[in-house]
Parts: sequence; structure tokens; C-alpha cells
Amino acid sequence: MNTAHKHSKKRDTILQIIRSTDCHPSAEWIYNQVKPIYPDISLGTVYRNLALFEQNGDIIAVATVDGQKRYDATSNPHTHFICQHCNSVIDVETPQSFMDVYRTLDTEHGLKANFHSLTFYGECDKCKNK
Amino acid sequence: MNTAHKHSKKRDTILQIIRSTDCHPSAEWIYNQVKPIYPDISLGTVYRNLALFEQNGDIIAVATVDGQKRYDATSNPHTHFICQHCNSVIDVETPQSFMDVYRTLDTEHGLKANFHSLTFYGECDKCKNK
DNA sequence: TTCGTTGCAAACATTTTGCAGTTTC
DNA sequence: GAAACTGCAAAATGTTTGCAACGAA
Repeated sequence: MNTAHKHSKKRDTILQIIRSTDCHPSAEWIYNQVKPIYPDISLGTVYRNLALFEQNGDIIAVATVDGQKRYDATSNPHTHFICQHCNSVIDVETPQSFMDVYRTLDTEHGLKANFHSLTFYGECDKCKNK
Repeated sequence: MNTAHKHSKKRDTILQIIRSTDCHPSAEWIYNQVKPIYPDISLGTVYRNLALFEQNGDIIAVATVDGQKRYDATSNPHTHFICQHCNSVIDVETPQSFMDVYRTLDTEHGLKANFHSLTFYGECDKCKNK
């Protein structure tokens, strides 16, 4: 049922880079990581592949910080904390009680949730002490 | 300690519009609402005021849908459901257990959270049945 | 009268897209 | 060899900003 996608070295590299970091990268950050490996990589390719990965469910857009979309490989769903000062995105565990909420949404509101994004905003440990 | 802000009819109108809807508007949507009232409103003014409101804590950016920031007046914190088909943003109640999470973040991770954004993605009642 | 606010248009930044050439199957 | 993928550069989109005129205190 899927469109037939071929592999490509660059595509694989891009996905691998996203998977092997937990810094919740932006398109440009990814581009800069690929560049040393494939100096002829183009930003357009990064964007095209990001769109594809997102569509396939391989990654999700976790937030938009400073006008830039930030992505994350969808291994295990987790919660994010964004520091309002330094803009860093930090992983924290998702509260256990969360599966209950999915059920409630369905039974009480008729909403079929596929996934969620939980983000806290505030000051991280470093910025707090300034 | 605040910079002295004057009032202006347009500014007040913009905030009132945001407060009196629960559709989580984008800048452009707001602009279109103000236009019938003040035909000479400019998009720049809307953006400037949105930035101001956000800074003052009168509104928050709840999500970015289709590349457009979506805002919400900060009355009571609530949870959002975004339909992946029709892009509508729906309010749902925030689970009670949520205050615990704030405490956990502080004690276990040293993260001082100011507010959060909880968004579910999936299919709304209408789109589900297609 | 002072200084914040606004309209307008130009500037910006990020993302998308068309096309011709390249890679993968 | 066909179809998907890519680089490049141009275009589209959403947002920001400089400036002169305007409006509120």
C-alpha cells in the first residue's frame, strides 16, 4: 500500500543521525552533521527526507523553537522540557498514568489519539541559577 | 518594573478576540477578524501585539500547525487535541494528576517548569468516520 | 508634547518546489 | 531502463523590522 521508496546513502545517513542523537535536531543542525560525510548534501534533500520520515512515522516534530521545527526519532514516546532561556530540549520520562488518558479521550470525547506530545517550559538546572 | 504600555483600541480588540474564541487562532485568522472592525489594521500590528501578549503571559503559543503558530489565551491551562486530517485544535480537560509531575520534575531533575503544553494527535470524531 | 503604537513595505528566515542530472533497483 | 532521489537555485510562506505618521497619556 506504500509508495515504493528506494534507499539512498544520504537518506539512511540522515535518519541514522536523527536516531543517534537526543538533542532534538533542527533541519539545519542535521544538514551540518551530514555535510562532513557527504559534502555535496543539500538542505533541500534534508527537508525532503524529513517530510518523508515524518509521514512514515519514523520521526515526529516535537516542537518549534525559534521558528525552527525540531524533530525526534520515534523510538519510545517521551516528554520534553524546553528551557526558556537557552532553548535546549531535554528528555524526561513520561508519567505512567498516561495510557489512561488515551482511553478517556476515546470514550468520553470520541477522539482517537495516535500519539501525544507533552512539553514543559521553564528554566533548566543551569539557567535556574543565574 | 514593566515597560509602560499604553492602551490602544486595536490592541484591546486583538486580545479580546483571542479571549473570546476557543479555536486557537493563528495570526492571520486574528487579522481577518479584526479587519471588519478596523479595516486599516495591518498584519504587522497583529504580530507585534501577539509577541507582546506572549511576553506578558496573556497568551501562549500552543502549537505550530502547517507552519503557523497557534495561540491561546491563558485562562485555565488545558490540553489540546489536534486532528491530523482537518487540523482543528480541540480543548480537552487536563488530567488531575498533573501537578504531581511538576513536583517530580523539580525534585528529580532540577527543572523548574512554569507551564506545560500537552497535545494529542489523531483523528477527531468527524474525520474518524470517513 | 512625549512616547508608545501603527501602516506600509522591505527585509528575513525557514521551508518548499521545479528542473535537469544522478543513483538505485 | 524506469522510477525514485538529489543539487541547485528560485519561489513561497510566515514573521520581523525600519521609518514616518498617528494616537493616547
